[in-house]
Amino acid sequence: MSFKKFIGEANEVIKFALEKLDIRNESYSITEPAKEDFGDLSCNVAFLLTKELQKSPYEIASMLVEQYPNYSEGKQLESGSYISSVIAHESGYINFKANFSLIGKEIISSILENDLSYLDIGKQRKVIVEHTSVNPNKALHVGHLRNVVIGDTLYRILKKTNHDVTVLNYVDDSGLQVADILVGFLYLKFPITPPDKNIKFARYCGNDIYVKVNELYEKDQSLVEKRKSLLKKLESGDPEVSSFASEITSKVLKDQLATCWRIRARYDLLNLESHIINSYLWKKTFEILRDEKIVKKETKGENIGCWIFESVDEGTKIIVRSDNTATYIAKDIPYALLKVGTIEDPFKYRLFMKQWDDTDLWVTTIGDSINVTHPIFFPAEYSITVIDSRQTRLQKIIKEILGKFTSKSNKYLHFAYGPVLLSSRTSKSLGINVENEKSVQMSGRKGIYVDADFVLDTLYSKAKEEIIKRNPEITGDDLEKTSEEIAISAMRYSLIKNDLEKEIKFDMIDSLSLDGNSGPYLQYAYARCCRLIEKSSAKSFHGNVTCLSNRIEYRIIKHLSKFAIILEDTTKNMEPKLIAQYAYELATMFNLFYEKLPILKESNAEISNARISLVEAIRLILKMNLSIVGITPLERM
RNA sequence: GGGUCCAUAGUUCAGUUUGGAUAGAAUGGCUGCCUGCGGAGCAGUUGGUCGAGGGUUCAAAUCCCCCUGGUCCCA
Repeated sequence: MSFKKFIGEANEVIKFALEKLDIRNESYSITEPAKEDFGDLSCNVAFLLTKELQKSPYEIASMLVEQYPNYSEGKQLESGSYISSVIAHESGYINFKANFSLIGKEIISSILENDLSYLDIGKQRKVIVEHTSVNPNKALHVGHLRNVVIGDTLYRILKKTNHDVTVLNYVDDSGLQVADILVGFLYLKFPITPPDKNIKFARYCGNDIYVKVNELYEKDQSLVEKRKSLLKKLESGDPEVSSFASEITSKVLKDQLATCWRIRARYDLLNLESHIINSYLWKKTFEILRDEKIVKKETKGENIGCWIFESVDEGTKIIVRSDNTATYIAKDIPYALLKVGTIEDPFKYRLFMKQWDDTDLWVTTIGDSINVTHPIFFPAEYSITVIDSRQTRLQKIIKEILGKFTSKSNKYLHFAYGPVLLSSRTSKSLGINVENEKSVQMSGRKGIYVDADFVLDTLYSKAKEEIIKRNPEITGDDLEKTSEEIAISAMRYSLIKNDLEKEIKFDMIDSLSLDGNSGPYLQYAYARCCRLIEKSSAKSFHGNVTCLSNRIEYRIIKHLSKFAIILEDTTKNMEPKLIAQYAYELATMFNLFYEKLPILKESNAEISNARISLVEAIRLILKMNLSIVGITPLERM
């Protein structure tokens, strides 16, 4: 959109001046200045030439700026220039001011006419995003929620920018953690229905059984043996154990999905790990690994009898244990091969469920199922796996092994994000001993975590209270839905607004804030826009904002004109925080505008109409931003 | 012991990739602004030797070296 053209023109001016003075330099940069007093764009080229020209930055900047009148005369731009002035600043910077009446006219009408051509970044490239992938033996905690929200936000960004996205959720239904739950049901005789009917099955498994079983392992070695034998049966597909396990894991999975759907995540396909084993995908992969000597059998030392992989950088990694069970990483290898298309898709598929957004969720199936038409899931041009940074080493190894099969291993990307820790305050409130105000790692095994639904429920109640306080006419279904949307927005926004690589210290009390730089703040600005539009008599928006001259309005026009650039940065760098920050700034600017300048009450009809057009443009861009980060815009709250 | 990432206001964080003008938000504390387009807002104020030291540079929170403290992964 327009701001890009403005930058382009500034660049031409610099190039023109350099050429005229016969100076060569291509390493300069044009950026936005630190303060708006300096202008709208700044160029540092003068600093870079001080040595060569033996002059001060200011002298050089002045020389270059003197060429500007020649440039603009020679040009005689038909549509006018995006630049209104160029000044050599005493600091040495060359500062450009924008021609807001031209930029404003272009950007506002393009937004109001719903020109979305800037969205086509992906050109329908196929991308796989795998996220969530929580072991089906527990309910989601806030750490898992970060994974879900990051994954779903990446999906939304890619989808919106015209990528062909497939979302996968990997279900490890045959690993150790499932065996743990089976031990609880089969040997410790936990009842199959939770004693407390208000407790979700997933929470019952994770909170009561999983924790208890792990406690008992330390006291009772025979239980450990029982787990081992259950794991073998799970992997070899023992009918009785497998079908019981599948009954348990699918119940847990449905509870987990309910939480994911609650925060508006959605998936295309569930990949069951047991199917990777039973479809012989793993067996085939292993044979290649063995025959190509990518893995070798250890004949001595502590890993005797194990099949191991020697990584160049990461040392030795066991792939198959001496008792022939595959490690967690082993099953990721065929999965990775499948994603980038190095191995043929052996699966059949069946429809698992319709989702909240009315899309289909599929699940792999094997054996005698009938053929149904289903979407093509594999392979993709790029495969993104969302897993926290503690797994970086394992992901590196998988990528390294993948590199032995195909040159496409560079299309296999690990999206590493920082884990969620519990603040000392929150840890203490859970009855955990905390030393030195440190934050605490969550652990499902030890029962140290904050349940995702619990946080959402608490946010929901708080939001409801606030609505009742301010807007008593919202009642019934509306009240419930609105409260839920506010809860979701607070949660989602707080999980993506900062750098994703950094760990989050989750604090229950802080996280309940609905003020300041938060999701509800964005929703509030949106609701205000809606009310203005609703109350205005304007049926259509002429988009002619040339009569606006206030600094606040210029700032908004400038910000709107930058949206395409921000979206491109967000997409190419996969940094959702950029768009979150953009939306926050837009909302802030709008709130200031709303506070300082009359819109509906403006007596000059032309100005009033222009301001309403501006509000409508803000509303549309805010709505776009919100949908990208998974927040529902609310007309009232 | 090997590797990794991190350290900015009382607190939670932007800014570091690509060095640049007076280091920004939010929150907390204090103080103003609703018969007014919705106060989940706006404005003001308080609060920072950018972990320590050295180097490169006209210019360092940002790049390099070293130290301290911590995180995670591996052994």
